[in-house]
Amino acid sequence: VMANGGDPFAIPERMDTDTESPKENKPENHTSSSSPPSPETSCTQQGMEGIKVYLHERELWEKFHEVGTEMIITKAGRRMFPCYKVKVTGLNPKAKYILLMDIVPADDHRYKFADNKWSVTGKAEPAMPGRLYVHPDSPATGSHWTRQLVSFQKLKLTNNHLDPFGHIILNSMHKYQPRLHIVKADEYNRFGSKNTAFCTHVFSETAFIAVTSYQNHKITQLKIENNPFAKGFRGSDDMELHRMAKIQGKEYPVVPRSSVRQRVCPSGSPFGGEARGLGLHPYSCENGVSSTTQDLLILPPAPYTLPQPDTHEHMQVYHCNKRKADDSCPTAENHQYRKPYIVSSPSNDESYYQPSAYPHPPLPPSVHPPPPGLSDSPYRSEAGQRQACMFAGSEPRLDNLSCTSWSYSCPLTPPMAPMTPTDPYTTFPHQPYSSSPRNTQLSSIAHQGSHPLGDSLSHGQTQSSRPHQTPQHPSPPLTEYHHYPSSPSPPQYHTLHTHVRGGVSEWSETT
DNA sequence: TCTTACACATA
DNA sequence: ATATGTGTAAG
Repeated sequence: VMANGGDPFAIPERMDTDTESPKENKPENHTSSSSPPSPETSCTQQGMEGIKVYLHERELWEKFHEVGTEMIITKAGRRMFPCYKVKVTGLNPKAKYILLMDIVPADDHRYKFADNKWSVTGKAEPAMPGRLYVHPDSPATGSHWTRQLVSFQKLKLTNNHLDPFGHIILNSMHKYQPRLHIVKADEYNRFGSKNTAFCTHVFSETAFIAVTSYQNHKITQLKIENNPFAKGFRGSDDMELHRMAKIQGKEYPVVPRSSVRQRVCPSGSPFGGEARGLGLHPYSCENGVSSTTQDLLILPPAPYTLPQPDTHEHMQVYHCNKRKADDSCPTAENHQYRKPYIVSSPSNDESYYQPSAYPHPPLPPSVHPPPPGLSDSPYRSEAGQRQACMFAGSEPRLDNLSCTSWSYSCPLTPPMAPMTPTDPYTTFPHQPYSSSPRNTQLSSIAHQGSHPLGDSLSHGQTQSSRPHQTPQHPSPPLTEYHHYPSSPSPPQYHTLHTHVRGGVSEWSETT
């Protein structure tokens, strides 16, 4: 079965497309604009409407997408390549925003790579609470974000469900869809309150299958040819010979690595459109306004389609401390060639690994009132290296919990649960860095997001602007999510409702 | 499948 | 120079 149509990768249709119409010009540099990309979007409410987001190096992403993008996940955390970078326009120069990403399941299948192609092999593992990666510059003014490319190069992916670093946790052989959320910060530089405005942008060409080691040699070659850090494996000529020489003992591949070995891939990109998830298409962006951030998050998180219940994932927020503006992702452009983290105890790392430590499920760490914070970020720099992170979460044991139970039971509850100051969840693990309040909140958001999906969805929806895509199913938006519409339309935006759901409000109130 | 040490690369 | 990101080969 190739994936085709249905699933996974199959995708023939390309959706990508979208059009966009940006009124403005796009910045081209960054993004390649050739296509239609952009999310145009519209976010309606609260000043989010004129926001546009362009995927940087979209052409490179498309090259990978055509073959079936794979991203390595390791215990220590691995960066994504291509690097996720965007050009943002339309923000209020003086307003503060928090930019963050999450990576949600694109569908609920498990894949295998055999016979030189990807195919569905079963049902996906229950989704874990998703973690959020808050851009290290957050919160920052619209002017800051629009001034230059916003790079998420430091974001790392891991397969360690007990990851203590705040990296985004994914399951191997599962397909995912990265999403960007632009959230308007409140006066305290936080978000999460009931009417926080935000918008979500999804570029379907950034969907990928998480792997522990590359499956498709074509992908390996693309990585080697385009990632500066893999330059050592580029084959051309000399290097190869030299290497060989050194190696001597072994014969190694006579064939230069560069030589292509693979054969194959059918023409279409493996990933198909369907995955596209939400209605958003490719670039779609959706925006919503949202109600609380929660909602936002929520939306996003929700992975697949599915039944909502599951969706419950919570999200955890990961905030990188460092702030620098670095952005450099190594993109190789041209080459062608070839706390909530909960950590319960911040102090010892080990604790991280023990979920047990965490009492309850995760919850709503954030919920609380957040401190102020983001803005201050003293810690940021320091923390430095580690990226600290947080998330909300319950992560720890989710696994154990059956999804079901968890989802149902938790859904709303968590958020609501009050946290004590000392509550582990609320606190950040490592202080130095993570501490910022915002994290907290975010996390909360995340949490909520997850479950609520259903609900929230229903209410709100985020979905794409394009009508047709909307999900039909009663199910919430999430659902949609994975069903990505294949239609090509451009971006979509959705608007969320702002509703504050009971739940939401509740948690928000915790404050 | 996943993990690890390693040579090579960037920054 | 140190620190860190890459895919490989071997476990």
